[in-house]
Amino acid sequence: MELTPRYKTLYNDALEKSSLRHTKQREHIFSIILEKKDHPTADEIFTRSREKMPSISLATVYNCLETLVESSLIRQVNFERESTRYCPNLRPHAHFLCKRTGAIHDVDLPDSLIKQLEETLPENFNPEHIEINFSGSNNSND
Amino acid sequence: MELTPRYKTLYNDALEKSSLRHTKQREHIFSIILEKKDHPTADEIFTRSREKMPSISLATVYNCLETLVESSLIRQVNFERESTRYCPNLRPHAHFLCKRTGAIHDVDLPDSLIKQLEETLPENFNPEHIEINFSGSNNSND
DNA sequence: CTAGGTGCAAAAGGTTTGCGGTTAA
DNA sequence: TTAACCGCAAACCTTTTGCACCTAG
Repeated sequence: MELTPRYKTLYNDALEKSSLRHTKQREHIFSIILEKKDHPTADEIFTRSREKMPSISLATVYNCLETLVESSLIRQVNFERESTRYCPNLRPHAHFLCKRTGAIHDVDLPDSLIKQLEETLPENFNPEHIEINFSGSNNSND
Repeated sequence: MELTPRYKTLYNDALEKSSLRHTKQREHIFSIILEKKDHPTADEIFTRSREKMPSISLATVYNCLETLVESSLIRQVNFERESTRYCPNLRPHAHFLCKRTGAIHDVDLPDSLIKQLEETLPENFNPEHIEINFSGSNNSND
């Protein structure tokens, strides 16, 4: 429930860089996303956060998530029109949604492949962001 | 506003394959999506469809779009939590959202690249669908 | 004839906003 | 001290649903 020193530094630096305030709620929500990297929705984060902080509101959860995304501490993950999910993995990666279990898995992507994808674009297109989402099924037991 | 013979055949075959009824509304909505391949939202399609068919309802537009997607005549395109857009291009391709103009561009993808992406997945993952979305800006005049 | 489709209005589901009170810096 | 943030409730926007009527096959 406490941020490790490494993440505490990351968190402090990110907020200070954007001159945002350091609040209990923001830190708590960040710790919940780091605790179990299962790509929870805002509502799941709300439920988990109330265990240790019963007075937090859903609006605050949404506000904190927005702040954490803008500070680049976490990323949003969207599949179709399902609820937005949140991911603390900042490396370039794709997501795989298993339709059988509902679980979302991170899939690391080599830089070379991302470069190849960018090279498919016309010359005058400047990509700032890429999102790559697979869906299907997997046979493993998780 | 009329389907070309090629698309008429495509439309007829797709509906018959799923034993779905052939209705004025479905054909009209399909023709609107083919007419201007600018990835319109349901609401934009609703507005355009009322020009020639003033009595159509938004619920029917949503129902027809669902049918056309299930019949594989069109595809849905989702960027973040924006309204779903609809695309009649059935070849494997990615989308590029220009943040300056709001336009969405189709980007053809070589099969080899898609195969390489699938190869980044663990062995037991069976992808059924891939969505690749770029966002950024482009300097062209469209 | 009748299962499937349409049109309307109401509801649902996720997210955002306005506002009065609280708090970090 | 005070701008930023929180908590609450209401609003918002897109999409779905229930139901009575209609129509393709």
